[in-house]
Amino acid sequence: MLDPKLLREQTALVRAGIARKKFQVDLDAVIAADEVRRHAVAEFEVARSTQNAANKEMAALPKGSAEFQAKVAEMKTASARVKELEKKVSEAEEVWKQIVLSVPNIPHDSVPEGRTEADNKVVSTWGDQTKLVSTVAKPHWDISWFSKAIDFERGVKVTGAGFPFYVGDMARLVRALIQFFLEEAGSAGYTEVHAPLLVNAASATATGQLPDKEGQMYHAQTDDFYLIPTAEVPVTNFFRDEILDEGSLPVKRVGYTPCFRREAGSWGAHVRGLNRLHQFDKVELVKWVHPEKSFEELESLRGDAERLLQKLNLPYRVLLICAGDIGFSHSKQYDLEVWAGGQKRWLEVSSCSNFTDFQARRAGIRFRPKEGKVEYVHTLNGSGLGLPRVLAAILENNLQPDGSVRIPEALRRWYGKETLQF
RNA sequence: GGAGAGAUGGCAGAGUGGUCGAUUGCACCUGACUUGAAAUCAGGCGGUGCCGCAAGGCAUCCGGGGGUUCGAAUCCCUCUCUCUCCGCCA
Repeated sequence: MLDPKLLREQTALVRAGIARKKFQVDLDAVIAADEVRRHAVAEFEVARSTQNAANKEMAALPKGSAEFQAKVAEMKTASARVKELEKKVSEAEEVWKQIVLSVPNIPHDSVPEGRTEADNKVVSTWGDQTKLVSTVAKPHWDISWFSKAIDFERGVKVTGAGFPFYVGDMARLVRALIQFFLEEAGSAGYTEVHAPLLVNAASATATGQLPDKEGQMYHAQTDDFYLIPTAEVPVTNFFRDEILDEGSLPVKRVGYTPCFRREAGSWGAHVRGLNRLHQFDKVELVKWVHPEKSFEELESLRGDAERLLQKLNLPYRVLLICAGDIGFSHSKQYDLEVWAGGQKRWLEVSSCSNFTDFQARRAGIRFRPKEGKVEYVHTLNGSGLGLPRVLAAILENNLQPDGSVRIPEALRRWYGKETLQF
């Protein structure tokens, strides 16, 4: 949610930002609803104030007196009017709330113009593909033993499409990746949290999954819980409706969770193998920071994610997402894409974003400065990293002529061997 | 799942229809005393919204929602959560 003051006092700026994002929002309707709301509030408060004063007088009168009885009769009409005005206020606030939630966050000045993903800017590329990618590279699903290591068919039997089993050393490799990501984040100052995998509607609303992206989440209807599409949801909600100490900022947390996404309608080309799943593992980095620091914190967050790919020796590039392709709640966003040498495609493995105060406002996460009023924190998050596509890149890029896969040095401590083969 | 108790400010804990945003204690901040500190004393100390350049004023908030009443922290209904006991269980 945008700051209502910004909305009404710097309307032109907001309008320009929304235009850059290519969103269609009737800002005039938002402003009008705000005005109706404020007018209703003012009217109600005057009536209420009068009623309060009269009630104070009545308290001083003897209960049974004729004077008292007369006042009661008189106040009945005033009371009815207060109730009526109060109803008007809550209606006006409801209308305004609904409409203001449709206004997206505005993009930061450093975000490039653009309409689609084709307009995203490549800001850097790491790793020499000719050196780091195997000469016998092939798509991971074409590796001879692939279906033994990652069993999609039995996953279909047990659950449905997109819920594979990882078997034997492949399961071990998954666990090694999780360990590696968590340990690296720990060294970078993130406190590990092990979070709930189901959340209530209030949490899903605070981080922005509800009401718009409802169809993307699995819903446990008996208890009205949602399966998390990312650890961002429970981890960010940890501090929902709380006021943090300024001295504790920045707060940095890391969480590993499975993620569940219905991915309704997005199946089609390029989603074979590990490229898109209904259940996948991800390690997520979340930061709550001082508003003045959030854009530098975004750079360091991106650095924390990049370092993982470097240590795994996987070529990647960094995209600065253009205004038209950036998310609804985001102010600025970088994507990290790993090079999958077999598919010869870039695969997104991380998205690092600054939400500024947009998400904090929705979630009610604030801090108390040493002086002055309570303020909203800025929230950021980034994957560090999503597992399946990293796994795909490792399998494809490190495939050996003998059909085995060399495991990156950084993972051997937890994987325990040098190669993977079935 | 069954029975009972409860939810009040950062924490503890009063308050059962009017002068209660709420006694008090702790914590915290400021000042006095002190070489400094402790102790003591005095004062201050919540969020949100609206109006205002500001000082400030008004409104609102006692778990959430609804109701009764001229008036609700206080009475009624409902939901959620917590605790205790019993049952079941990884």
